[in-house]
Amino acid sequence: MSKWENVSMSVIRRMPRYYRFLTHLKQIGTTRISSKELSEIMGLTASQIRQDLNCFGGFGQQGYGYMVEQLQHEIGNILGISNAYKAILIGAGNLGQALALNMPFGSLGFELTGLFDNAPEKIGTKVGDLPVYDVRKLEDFCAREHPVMAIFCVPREAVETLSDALYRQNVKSFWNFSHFDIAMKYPDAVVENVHLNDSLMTLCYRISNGSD
Amino acid sequence: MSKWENVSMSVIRRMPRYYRFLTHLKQIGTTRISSKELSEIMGLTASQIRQDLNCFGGFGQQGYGYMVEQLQHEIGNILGISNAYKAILIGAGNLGQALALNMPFGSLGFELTGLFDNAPEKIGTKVGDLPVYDVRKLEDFCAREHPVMAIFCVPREAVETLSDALYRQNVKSFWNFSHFDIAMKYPDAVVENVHLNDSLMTLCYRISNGSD
DNA sequence: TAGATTGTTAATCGATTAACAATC
DNA sequence: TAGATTGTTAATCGATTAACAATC
Repeated sequence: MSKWENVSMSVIRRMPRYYRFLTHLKQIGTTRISSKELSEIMGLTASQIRQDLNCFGGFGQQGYGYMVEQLQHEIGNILGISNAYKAILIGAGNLGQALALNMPFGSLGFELTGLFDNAPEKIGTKVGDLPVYDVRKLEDFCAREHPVMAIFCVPREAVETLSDALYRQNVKSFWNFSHFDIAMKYPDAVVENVHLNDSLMTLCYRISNGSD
Repeated sequence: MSKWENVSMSVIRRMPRYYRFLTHLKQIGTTRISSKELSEIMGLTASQIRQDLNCFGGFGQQGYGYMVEQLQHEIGNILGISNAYKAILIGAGNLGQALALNMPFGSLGFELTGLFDNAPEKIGTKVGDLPVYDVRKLEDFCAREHPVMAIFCVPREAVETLSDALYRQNVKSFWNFSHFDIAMKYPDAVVENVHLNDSLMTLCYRISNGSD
């Protein structure tokens, strides 16, 4: 299934940033760019940019550089953003609603197909055009709709039971905003953690101790 | 000002995770733990844990291990969570409100002291107990209250002007949820980016190409 | 052709892991 | 004292940077 093997996480995590900068360059009308120029804009070395891109193929032209639009397109393909992986979101609180309403899932390779919560006053309401379902109907929904990815915006205590149920239903990718470390439980799951508390603590450390 | 020099970013970013696991261990009543045991719970090597901790001091006891509560406390100190750095949040949309209402700023080294927005219908309303101020009063507020950190929950286009103004007012730490790369503009600023789109794209890549 | 810039190999640097002496 | 586990030095591994031949 894997088109590219042995690409390190460090490289993968830089790809969306390339995509972002190239999208912006395209918007402001830049058509061509060298690794040197891009490196100055992004704060990387030209060498690293060429190494990163050549993990996936040769997208440039010697003596000339890279075509912005083409490269942006290629990186979009690499990331797989034209997929529409069915995703569900669990926990329609403030954060869950913010994500459901603001994330451009369609441009990021996903399609949000269901919201779930356990609070009676939320069940049946709508967030954008998606209804909030009773979390007790989660397994039924999965059996019927076969989502691929689940977003966790629930308290730590709720995650273990929920992720067990989802894993049984073959949902093995998680975008995890909770404090529970899902990855430790399911070795074959794909887990992307967004630990906002950790991020803020890191910032606190850096303020306290100077940036460098 | 810096208590510890030459601690690498890789180590710093692991500290909040140690803090999180130790807090949980404490809650479930574990009083003592060896680097070996902790490594199994966290999915690291015992060696790495000992190396990481010894960047900041010797918190263990040979032949015995680490006292959970004491170590948790020490890491809290290292991270500086007993500070109350004044923070402001700009952009009181869904995401901004979610952060203002849900983040336990007080336990993470910060105190949220002001919210700002440019939408007339939001100005004057309250989010939790904090009023939303007119973003045009941002500089006045900074001159008076001297916040240290700013949280950006606004569109890319708005960030550059705002961060310039804040930088002039000596706000040089940013928790950045926007797509604008603040760090490139102010070399001496402390910037912690939370690029949710990038995170989701990375997840998409990993689903498309297998986790490993 | 000459100049520029890629793709790729080789060198360096930093981070992780292993090993072990110190010591509780 | 014997056993266990740390703190720390040394070895390994991987990621970044530098160099340069290929080539547009």
